[in-house]
Amino acid sequence: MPELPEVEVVRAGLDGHVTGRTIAAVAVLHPRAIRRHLLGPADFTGRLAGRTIAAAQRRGKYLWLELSDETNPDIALLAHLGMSGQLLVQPVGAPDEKHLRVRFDFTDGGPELRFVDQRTFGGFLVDDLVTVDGARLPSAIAHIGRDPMDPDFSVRAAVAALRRKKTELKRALLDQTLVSGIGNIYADEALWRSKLHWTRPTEGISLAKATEVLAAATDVMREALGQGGTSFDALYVNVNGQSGYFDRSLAVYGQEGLPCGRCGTAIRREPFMNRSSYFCPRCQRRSRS
DNA sequence: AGTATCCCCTGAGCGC
DNA sequence: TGCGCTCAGGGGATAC
Repeated sequence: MPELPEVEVVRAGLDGHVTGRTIAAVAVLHPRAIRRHLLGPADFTGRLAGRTIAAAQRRGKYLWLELSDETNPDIALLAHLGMSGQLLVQPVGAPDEKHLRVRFDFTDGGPELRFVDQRTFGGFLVDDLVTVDGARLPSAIAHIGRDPMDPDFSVRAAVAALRRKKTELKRALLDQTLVSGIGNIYADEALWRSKLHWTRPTEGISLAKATEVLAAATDVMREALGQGGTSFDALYVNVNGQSGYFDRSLAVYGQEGLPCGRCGTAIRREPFMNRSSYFCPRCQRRSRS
């Protein structure tokens, strides 16, 4: 489940269900799920067995479990859900899901953690923790910018970085090095709220407008989190397999042909990077160039 | 160096 | 029924 609110729902679920527990064994059922762990499956499982989960953390759409050990330095099990990844807490012995990729068993014999991923874009790696700009995070995501839910997120810095870009506004919003956590849904929602067209050049955008669109992204993601995230189908669920409800509150995403909630004009869809951009053609005028 | 395109996958839904 | 096409909450690797 892709964007920040959905990943945060999963992180919170993991914190409640696996923090404090010790990993007994890990079974990698599909090698693609750990393709980013370059030392391979034996190293992956070997480094996890016997480790205790100290905390569940998140930055943007990445989440990780901090793993403590009496003798070794702390490491992290870094995860990305890709387009279709789920982390599920399941009773031992529950039937395997069709797309079960990795299983984590615990020494307490309690519910196991399962990674289920239809499209296999998601996956794990075991990584060292490093300090970047005062934050402790896995080295593989040192390039990922702070997200708007981070207490140390700087609106000023994010606005400045956005205005330095020479690209379309939506591309900048999706750039995870700039501000992390925003994906296709919340980018479109933020653009609608701030009445900006997705192709608007970042070059020349005013300080006020840049600030407004980032504030809108923050607001919409916070609201979505309050509803348990956005789910159109069973692919996007929390660790207990339950869906969020924010899809009912979407203003433009997936709303092609339906009336804009502000002006009544039919919402339009345009191709964008092998997917889509949804917007109101009246509220969000294309800037002339 | 910064930006843009191409892929990695599986499955659902649609028109023919 | 089945085929072929489009589409899907992402991002790394490569090409410009």
